[in-house]
Amino acid sequence: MRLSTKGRYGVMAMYQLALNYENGTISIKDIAQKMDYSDAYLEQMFATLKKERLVTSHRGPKGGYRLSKDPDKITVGDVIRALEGPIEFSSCVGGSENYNCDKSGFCVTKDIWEQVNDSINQVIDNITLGDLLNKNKNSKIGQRS
Amino acid sequence: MRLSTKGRYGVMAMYQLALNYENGTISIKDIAQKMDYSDAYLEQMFATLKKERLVTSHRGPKGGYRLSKDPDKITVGDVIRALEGPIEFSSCVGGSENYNCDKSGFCVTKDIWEQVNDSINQVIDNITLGDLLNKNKNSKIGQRS
DNA sequence: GATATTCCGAGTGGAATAGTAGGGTATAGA
DNA sequence: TCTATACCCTACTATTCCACTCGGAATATC
Repeated sequence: MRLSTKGRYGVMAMYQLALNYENGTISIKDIAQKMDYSDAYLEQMFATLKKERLVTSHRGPKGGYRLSKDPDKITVGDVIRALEGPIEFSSCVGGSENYNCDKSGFCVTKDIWEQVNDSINQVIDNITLGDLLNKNKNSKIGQRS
Repeated sequence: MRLSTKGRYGVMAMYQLALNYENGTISIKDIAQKMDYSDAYLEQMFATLKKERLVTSHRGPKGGYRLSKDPDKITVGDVIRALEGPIEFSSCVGGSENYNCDKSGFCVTKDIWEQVNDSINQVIDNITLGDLLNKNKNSKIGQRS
């Protein structure tokens, strides 16, 4: 019961884009370098992020990616769900395919999974990339380098 | 990012034990029958549940399992963590092994994962097996069969 | 001592994860 | 127009994890 690397690195990568939001595009190679991570794999993730319209791209030299909208308008939840699909703590509740258990009508546990889903979504939908930027700014006060 | 079958079926199985709490032990075969599930696999789970002292066992004919304490004293969180390990939405935060990312000191996302962990735990730690019993009782009012 | 049950460890097929690899396409700048 | 730089796309692969299954030993009841 865990986020895969996609969600984890996806949020980090989107944060890099947020840092660069005012400056225009940034290339995958640069992001990969900053994150110290495989650019080929990041590339795949960005294909998805683009499909979900969270980023825009520009080809050729000086090309790269950019957030499609203001960092304050993109939540961590948007990023995670784009890369990992809808949150479903238990496979029987919450998702897209939502396989239908024949006992769901009177299942005593169904409610629990729904509550967990809601609580996860509530957390990740209330943190924007802009929030992360602010946090970073604040935490730098009184810090070296 | 999902509970495995262990957590899902574990809670259901423990609920069966809760239903039977006043009557003494119940065998894995019976539980498997009621849940319409593989008894060999349930067996494995019960080994873990016993190791974590959530159930007690008795061998031989008329043997079986029983909750180690009152249904009100066992939370869904106890069961899930026993079977799946500690809740860690992201692998870098919250767990036992807790692999140490070299950037964790100033990682902007670490906080998010901690918040998610907390919110999940809060939900599952506030629902006891006793609660599930009560819910079932109430939902039976006005219901056929 | 026959039978029902828990206990224990090993094995296995399939799916998902976490990538690699390699070629194609657009475009900025010389 | 050429070339280097970037995105774009599809396929492949090694490893790990999941969801079991199986066989047999230990133990308790009648």
